[in-house]
Amino acid sequence: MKLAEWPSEEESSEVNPSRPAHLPKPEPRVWLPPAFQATCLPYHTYFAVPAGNAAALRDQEVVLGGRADAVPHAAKLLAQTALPGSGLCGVKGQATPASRQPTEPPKYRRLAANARERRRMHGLNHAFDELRSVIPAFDNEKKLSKYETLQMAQIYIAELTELLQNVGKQTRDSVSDCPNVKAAPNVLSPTNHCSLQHPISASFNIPERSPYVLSDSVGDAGTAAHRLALLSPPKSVRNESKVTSNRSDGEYSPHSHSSDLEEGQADTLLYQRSEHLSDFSHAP
DNA sequence: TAGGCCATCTGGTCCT
DNA sequence: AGGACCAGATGGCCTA
Repeated sequence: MKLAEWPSEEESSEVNPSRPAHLPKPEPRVWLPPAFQATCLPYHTYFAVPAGNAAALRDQEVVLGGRADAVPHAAKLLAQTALPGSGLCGVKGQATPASRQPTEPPKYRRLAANARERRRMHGLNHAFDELRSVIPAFDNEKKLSKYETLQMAQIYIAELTELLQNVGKQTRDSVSDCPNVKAAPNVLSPTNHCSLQHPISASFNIPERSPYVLSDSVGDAGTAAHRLALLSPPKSVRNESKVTSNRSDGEYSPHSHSSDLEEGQADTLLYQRSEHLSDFSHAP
């Protein structure tokens, strides 16, 4: 998600905590961008496919981002009469396709549910991609896994939060240093000490994928890597209070494939990646 | 080759 | 009732 796409102050008034009490309870997700949606095709398009066109349609599935190779045998058989992955029109609030039959065979209902689930997961993956795009990372580095993406985002948010706090603090100090300068939000002038930066605007001005945003230019609280260590409880503590594992699928089982050593290696990997962020944070 | 990661299917549950 | 959400199962791809 691009920060620039966030709603303006006016647009986001629905989630303003100072809003009148008589208004409906704010929904924190109202400002979320529309979920990724695959192209919507008429219902019959998915279920009235001649068997001879199945191969071509599976090719289309690949083009559309699906993984026909990962479809189990049973699904492959069904795919000969249906088009999985292109996305059915079933988004909330969206009209049901006119061609839809009132009484659908259970098999079709299952296929439609599969398509919806697939589309939902595509939307989720799209969101992960957007999240990766705003997390500082090396271009030549291996793509962050979902688990790593979430962990890095957590670190990143913590960094930005602290940065905002420090900038706000500096702004207040600047006001006292420059009595003739009135606060001018949204005016960015990084070279002029007495020109105030709106904390929010200053942060939003950070270019995407900037490797420097973790730089704590106004503080000395330490590197991102150091803070990662602070964010992450000591391993001994994690082991003691472990309820969920570090596995990307969230699996926790006494019979888990991952040994303690392997989990430690995973921790090391994440730590090393965060150190990359720290290295960049000290770049000019 | 084992393990990690992922996409997909599937059935159950929750929600509107 | 139908769709969203969730978790388990399954199988493919990739890498050390």
